[in-house]
Amino acid sequence: MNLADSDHKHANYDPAQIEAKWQKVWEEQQAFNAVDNDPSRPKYYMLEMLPYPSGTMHMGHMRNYTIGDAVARYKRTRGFNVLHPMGWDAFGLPAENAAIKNGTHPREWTQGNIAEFRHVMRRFGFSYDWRREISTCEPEYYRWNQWLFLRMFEKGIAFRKKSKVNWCPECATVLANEQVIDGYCWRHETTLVEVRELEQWFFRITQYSDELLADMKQLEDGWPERVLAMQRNWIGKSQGARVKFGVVQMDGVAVEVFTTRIDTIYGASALLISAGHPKLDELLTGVPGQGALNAQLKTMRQKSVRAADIALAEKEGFFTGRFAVNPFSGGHVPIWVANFVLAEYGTGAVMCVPAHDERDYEFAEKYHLPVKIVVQPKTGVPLRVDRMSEAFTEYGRVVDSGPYDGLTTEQAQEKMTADAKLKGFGAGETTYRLKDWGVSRQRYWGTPIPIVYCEKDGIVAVPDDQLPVRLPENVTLTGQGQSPLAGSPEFVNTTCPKCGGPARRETDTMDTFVDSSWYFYRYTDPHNSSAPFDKEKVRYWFPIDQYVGGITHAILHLLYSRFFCKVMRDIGLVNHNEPISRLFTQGMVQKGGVAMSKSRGNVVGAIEMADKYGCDTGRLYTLFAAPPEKDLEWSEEAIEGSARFLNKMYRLVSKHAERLRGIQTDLTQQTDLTSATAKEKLLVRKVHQTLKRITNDFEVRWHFNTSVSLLMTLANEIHAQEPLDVELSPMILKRVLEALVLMLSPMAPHIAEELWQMLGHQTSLAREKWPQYREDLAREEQFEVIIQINGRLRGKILVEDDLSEDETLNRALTDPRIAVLIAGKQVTKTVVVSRKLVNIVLR
RNA sequence: GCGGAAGUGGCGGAAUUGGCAGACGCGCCAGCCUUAGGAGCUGGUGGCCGAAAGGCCGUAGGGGUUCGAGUCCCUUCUUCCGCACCA
Repeated sequence: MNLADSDHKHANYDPAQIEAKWQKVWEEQQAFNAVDNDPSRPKYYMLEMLPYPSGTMHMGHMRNYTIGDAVARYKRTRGFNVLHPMGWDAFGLPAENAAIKNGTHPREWTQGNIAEFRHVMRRFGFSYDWRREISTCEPEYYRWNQWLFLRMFEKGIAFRKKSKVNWCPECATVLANEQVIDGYCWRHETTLVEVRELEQWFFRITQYSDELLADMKQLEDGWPERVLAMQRNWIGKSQGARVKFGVVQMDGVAVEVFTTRIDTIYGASALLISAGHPKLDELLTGVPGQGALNAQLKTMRQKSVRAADIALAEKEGFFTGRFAVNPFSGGHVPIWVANFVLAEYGTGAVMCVPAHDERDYEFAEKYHLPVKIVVQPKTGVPLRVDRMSEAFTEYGRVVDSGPYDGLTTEQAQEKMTADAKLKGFGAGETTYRLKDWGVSRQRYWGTPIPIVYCEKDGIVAVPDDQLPVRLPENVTLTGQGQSPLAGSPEFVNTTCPKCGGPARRETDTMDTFVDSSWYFYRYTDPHNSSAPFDKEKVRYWFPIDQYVGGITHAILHLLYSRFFCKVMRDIGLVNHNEPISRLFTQGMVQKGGVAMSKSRGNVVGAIEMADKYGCDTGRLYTLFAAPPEKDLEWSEEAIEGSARFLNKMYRLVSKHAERLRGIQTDLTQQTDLTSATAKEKLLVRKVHQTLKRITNDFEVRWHFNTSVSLLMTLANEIHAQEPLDVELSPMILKRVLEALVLMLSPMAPHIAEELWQMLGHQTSLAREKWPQYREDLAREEQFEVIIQINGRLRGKILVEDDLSEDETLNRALTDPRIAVLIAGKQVTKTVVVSRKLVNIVLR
């Protein structure tokens, strides 16, 4: 054993011991409790997306919480009353699947997973207010799902209708859209999902389409552009018009088309309808060759429904034998069935204008339909049919369009839409891609829909005082047949709240996205048993100041949450329009270039990592390895660097802590450095320069990778000034080390607490203030000015802070090295940037 | 096709306002210490030329603006993500 050096008397950095110690202290002190309605401090609501507890937690999960925790801790040091809660998205199909496979009850399975997740989060020391923990599968929570459902039912937002759903014949149940992968079942990769018609519950999100779109303006500063773009795309607003085309020799029959380019209607050379159009059979009746046409139709309908296939499929169609009447020109155009016309969008029929639509152009080329130009570009060479090689889809000036000739596209659209309405064959219309949200699920592990069906009274809401409608515990789960709840007579059979007669309960449960659409409100008042939350508490804490989560939820969860907020506002529960001010989407953690996942077998377990290196090292590495928005490649080699740094921190502080322990310091007090040594000035300066930049990283840039590197640099600089007991007063050294520890604390909180205590502090760092930045202490006394000749680096000089530009130039020109280089040449220009650079331009 | 993001050493990445490209870390090389090292310390590490001093080249490619460009403008290419025959 040779440990006779000076470090021997200090124990080595032992993360396991330190981390357990401080987690216990924080818990005893309830250090991270958020205070409702604290008038003395500004509030800050820091939220990370709640996890679905399943399987083991790996480092891919932890990144989200590490980022959120660093910011939450930082904000506390800045004097904010921080609400930083955590909970569990605990309903969902995997629990049911596990139950079918292993015979465990979904509740048991879920609670086991929650216990595991909670354990890992505590092991990482995240600064949550655990008093506010919620779990969406508990009746205390889902009761309010039901309550909200009833309010929406009363307002007509929740409604029932027959609709097409995804049905997997293998599972014998309905699937959510996200469980359909390219037309196949996610559990049975070779089973095509069928479309069936079923009575289902829906939320009328389309009622808010325009508002959801318009309010994105408010989010432009705080949300990533790509998330907004994805939502905009998803809502898919499109302004146009419906126009009725009559059918020749079929009095009273008309086919309606939807178009955004009514101004091109004089260029229509056909009317195209989808193979699924409801009027198609009627149209085909009685035309010559009907049998052959029906056969073609059948073939077309049987073609794959996979979205990817449809997009790539060649355009195909056939003539129906019928003609339509263009209501503007009176001209007759053939009616074709075309495979690229979508039945579900618009009216399921379009006009074919080859000259001004790419798809129509392609179709017309293949089937030799006429091309007629009716819009000319406003400037440049006029179009000619015989020189056209592609459609002209831009706006321009209308030609060959009867009374509308000469109008601009915009004018023609307005006038033609108005005329169509006047003459009764059309009207302006706005369509959306967004559809109403189907929330019924034929599953067990979800919130029961609080509705009763009575022979006499029909659809009856369960009264509020009978909530929650509890999930029965004894249910057989087979994964087959209809909703599992239907197999539970004691659940199904009930009495009608209105007439008292026999009635049946709704046996579908709610989509689990309902649970997560408003959970963040519940955190403000998690134990309220008379309302989903207290309005005043929500008024105090909302909106969420910062939300952090994965990009995978860019549309569904975040759009539904925005929708719920607006519904809740209209119900009178909240008084804001948008629930989330700022959104941050962190990148994924990868191993071997792909996202960590159990199925890939490339996970780094969070507990294993913490046991090996300590959670502080894991947190630090997670922040250091990449800026938070980028994907992060987990490297077992690179993490050693973060471990080494924390070891270095521990050695650096523990080496000097003993003699500094009794020294009094105050980081905010005035400092007079006029008589300080060069070493002291240098260290204080470095601290304040670092402080400025790290503060900016937290406040503005959100690039914690550079924060970590700045701390490493500062630690290196302090170490480089060894011996630290020479020409350095203990008080200044202590303050330097304290600042270093404080700046480390949001990122590696356990070791920071330990070092803080080592330096003689009795109280936890969790309540400590961020150091006060001082410009005067950060200021350099001398500056290195670079000298360029023709923009190329040729020398450097040291100058004092207050040196004038003229004098700086003079020094540069007389620098011996520079003087040689410019001797005999003509200086045509000089550029001086004070304290930075001199550029001498020679001819 | 539309929309979004990005392209910098062997690797992760830095350069915040147009001003020393490659901070910090990994890896690698050399040395010290050590019975030993998955410990620690010191130094080096973009490419080319050179003994060195130093020089030249270099931020996906090309062009431009500027005293000066990774950064601004134009253009081409590549990669990733989302949407996708939405009329």
